[in-house]
Amino acid sequence: MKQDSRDRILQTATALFAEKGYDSVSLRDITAAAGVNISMISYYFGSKKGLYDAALAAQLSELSSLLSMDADAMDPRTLVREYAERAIRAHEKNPHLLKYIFRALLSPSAAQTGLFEAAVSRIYDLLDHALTRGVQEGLFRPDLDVPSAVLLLAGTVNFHYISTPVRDRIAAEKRVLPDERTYVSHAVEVFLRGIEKPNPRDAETPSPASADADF
Amino acid sequence: MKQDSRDRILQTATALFAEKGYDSVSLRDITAAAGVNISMISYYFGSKKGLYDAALAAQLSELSSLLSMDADAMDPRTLVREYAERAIRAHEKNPHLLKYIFRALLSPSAAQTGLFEAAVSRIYDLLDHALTRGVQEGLFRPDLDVPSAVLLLAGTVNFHYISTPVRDRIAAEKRVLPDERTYVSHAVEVFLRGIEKPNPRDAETPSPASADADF
DNA sequence: GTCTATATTGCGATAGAC
DNA sequence: GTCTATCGCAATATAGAC
Repeated sequence: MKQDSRDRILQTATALFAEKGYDSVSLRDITAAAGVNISMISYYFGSKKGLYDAALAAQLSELSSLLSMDADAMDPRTLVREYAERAIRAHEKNPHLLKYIFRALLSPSAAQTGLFEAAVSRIYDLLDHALTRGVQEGLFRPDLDVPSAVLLLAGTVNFHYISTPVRDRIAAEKRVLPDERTYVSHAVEVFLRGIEKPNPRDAETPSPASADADF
Repeated sequence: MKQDSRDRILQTATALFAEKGYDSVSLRDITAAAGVNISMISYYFGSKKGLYDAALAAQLSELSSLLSMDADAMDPRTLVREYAERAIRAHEKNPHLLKYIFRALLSPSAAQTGLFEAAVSRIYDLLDHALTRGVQEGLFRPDLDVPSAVLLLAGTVNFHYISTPVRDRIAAEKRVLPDERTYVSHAVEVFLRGIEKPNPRDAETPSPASADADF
């Protein structure tokens, strides 16, 4: 088996930390599930914290794929759709990623937030820049509040994934729930339609929705 | 001080559990911060789990105010705005509520999810019913996917709060961020505008956003 | 590389004095 | 109601045999 123990530990630990959180997982839990001896963690990763850092770093590297877009070369609406598509793929490729993100959001004092914040900050800049340019180009409402809209878009795309465990449990009594791609494509189009510049011909008959909008 | 110790314990524990999670808080942490003796937890709450259950139950009771709406008596758009307004008030009144909700979402195996799921389920029904009726009454797009839209609305309203800790930390380098009410009112109007029935006069000039929408 | 055995610490819980 | 003292246990970590 050579050093395939290291991979078994890292893979098992990544799943368990995502599922239960750092303090709710013991080294005995991990090594029992991975089928290796507990002293192998010290041997390969130094400590529990060292193991967690290795798992987190691997997760954060998955975020990079979201960032490698040339924002200035694309139509802002295309960039929004592309961001959503890449978020879907990132979550599909690694189902644990979002749990690490939300655990970092919930307990900001926890380990290794520096790397995490840098990645989040870059995504924020990317979307902020795209929406600002969309307003300047007359694609989006001139009174759009860009920081609010960036936040709305990020929440829109990611909330679905975080809510799946509970939704799956209450789904039995409800009608059938949408799958990931149905939801995200739907959500992005609602978002784009909601922020687009109103048709001039509608000027004399304002829509009910904008009656008390103040932005 | 009589039994004011009980209140001090409960209040301190509620904040610490929200901030760090159940397993990351020790009874010694709580009693040290509350300034009471550790044996008082056993005396008043029986066990750590008993203390957590007491804190969680108090949080969940805050959710009830979200539910006491007569959905059938209101315009669906009004209900959506009212839901958002009540969510804001619930979060303002108790800044720990959403952390308990998201911790339950992240670790569904954790304690006391039955009560939690019942509350979530009722909110889902409320919104699902309102949006369905809005479609039937011709207010919203006839091809609206209601389950997706319910999820989108819930994510829209709540994501803002969960992201505040990280946003506050990276806000220094960015432009100023929107406050709660600015964001939520903005987000709800984008949502309503995004799902409303298109003006018939736009039929021959479809909006760019709906070009590849398939719902 | 892997395992056993053990050192050390901090945990939840409670008996019993006051 | 409150405190001291302590029990039993599970946690992380590692020394050392193989």
